[in-house]
Amino acid sequence: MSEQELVRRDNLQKIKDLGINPYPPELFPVNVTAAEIKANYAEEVLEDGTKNRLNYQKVVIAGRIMAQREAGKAMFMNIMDSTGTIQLYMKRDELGHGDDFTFFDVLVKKLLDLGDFVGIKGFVFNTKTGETSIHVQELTLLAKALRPLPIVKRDAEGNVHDAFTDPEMRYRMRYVDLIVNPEVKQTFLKRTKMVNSIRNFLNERGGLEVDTPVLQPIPGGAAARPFKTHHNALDVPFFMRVANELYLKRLIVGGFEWVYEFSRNFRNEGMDRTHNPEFTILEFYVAYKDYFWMMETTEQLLEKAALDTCGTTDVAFGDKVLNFKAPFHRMSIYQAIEKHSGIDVSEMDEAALREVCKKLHIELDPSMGRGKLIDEIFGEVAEKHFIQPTFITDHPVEMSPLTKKHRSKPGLVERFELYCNGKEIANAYTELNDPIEQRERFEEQVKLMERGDDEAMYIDHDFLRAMEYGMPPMSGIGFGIDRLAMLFTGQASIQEVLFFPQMRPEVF
RNA sequence: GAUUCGGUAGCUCAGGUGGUAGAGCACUUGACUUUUAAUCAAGUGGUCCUGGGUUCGAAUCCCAGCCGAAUCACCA
Repeated sequence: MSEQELVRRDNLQKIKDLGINPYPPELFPVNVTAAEIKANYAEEVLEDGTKNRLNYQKVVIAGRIMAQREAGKAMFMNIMDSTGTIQLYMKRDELGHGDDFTFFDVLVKKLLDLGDFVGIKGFVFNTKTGETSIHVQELTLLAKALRPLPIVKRDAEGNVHDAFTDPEMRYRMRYVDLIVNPEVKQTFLKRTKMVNSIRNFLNERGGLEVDTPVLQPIPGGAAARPFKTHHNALDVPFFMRVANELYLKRLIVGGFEWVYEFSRNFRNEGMDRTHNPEFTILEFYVAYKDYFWMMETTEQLLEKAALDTCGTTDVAFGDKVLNFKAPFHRMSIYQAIEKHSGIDVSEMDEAALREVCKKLHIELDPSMGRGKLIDEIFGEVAEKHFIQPTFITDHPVEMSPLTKKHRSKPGLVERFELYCNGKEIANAYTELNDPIEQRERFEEQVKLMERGDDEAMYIDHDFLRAMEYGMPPMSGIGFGIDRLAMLFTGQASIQEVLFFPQMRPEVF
């Protein structure tokens, strides 16, 4: 244990020896927050010129001690509650009992440490230097801290000194990160604002929020490697879901016309600054709609989310400005490839596509079919160029086994992906609802699997049965919520928008 | 998974061509009854990530490992 931890444990014992409970059970009747005081406090000046502090004569507030400044028989502290920090001012005479100054001299000055929680009763005033502060009349220790916090200081110019910046420590000890780095808290508040905005949008338009299984016997709905687990009582394997698509569609079969779910998905793949093993996709499915309708709805949803979250449709990201004002650009995947490479792949067969890939130095493996090859070419030459929100539409049928064939363009499906800042943030279809064709598409996936594609989809027989009972036409979409949160909060790393990003377990 | 960079006090970091471990803040003791990166004075605090090797001697050089970050690959 470090010297500072030993000191704190010693202080804890001394507090107990004074007959003070360092972890009292009673509720503390807080009646105001730091932000409210700062926003609303004013010293009222009467007509005769004297000051009369009417506001905040009896404040009760609680928070964590973030700074202490002793000044002889007086003392200043900064405490922080969920809304921010506020300064405390206390005098020895006023916290003592007659001539016994033990409380101030021993408890307040010696035994309280940075990080302790205290409850305060007092009145608000402005110091000589103009800082709105609380003149403390009563102080209650609410919880003792036994570890020293990292000390982050900000000077008058707003420069940060000794910031707590080590990403490993920040992610492993997010609680400390949130305490000492206020901007981190803002990022997460913004994320929740965004999610609330989207949820409100969907609810207002008749969407029904539902929950579907995370543990699935067949991991369907996306091309991805699943986590595998085991149920003891049933003695069967289960997979953590990679997507919830097939379950939401079952609910549309069941008669709901608009269902949505913020789905925590799990994919057993690489991790980097845009991938976490568990992440959130919002999926929703709407009966009787097609992907054109879905494009318009997506534009409206994102425009509102940007306004609610950032206060503007021009969202700053690094040195770029992303414009979420509807409508967004639209371009087919073939046009996108041709625009950025000059190559027209629309009529090419698999062999010709392989030649193109070779020229572009794209790694190939034998399991790749025509659709996958086009996807690779798009990823190589075009994807990174779509900074402003852009719908990329009409993908080849081979890479979209759950999507309806295009109404007029042979070999293509009615699908779009939304790209923004060079990254995919949404993926939507006019959904396939022909059970016979769906069975054939699944069988093509099985062939891909036999060819070595370990991400190809399994046949979900119950899903096919559901479709055979009659599935209305519909359109569906999935939004990468973490990536959207990154865009709206200006973060380049997914770890900055997840409270607890996955890391190798710490060894104690 | 590959490559590169990093790991030194509670925090942020310096140092290092092999020879007693450094700073600021924090912490301890003292002064100061409106301070605010408070100030002033004096102190405490280290498995220099771990394990091997080379050497009279390793925090420093070499090898292996652990953990993280960045880039790349796969993926959303």
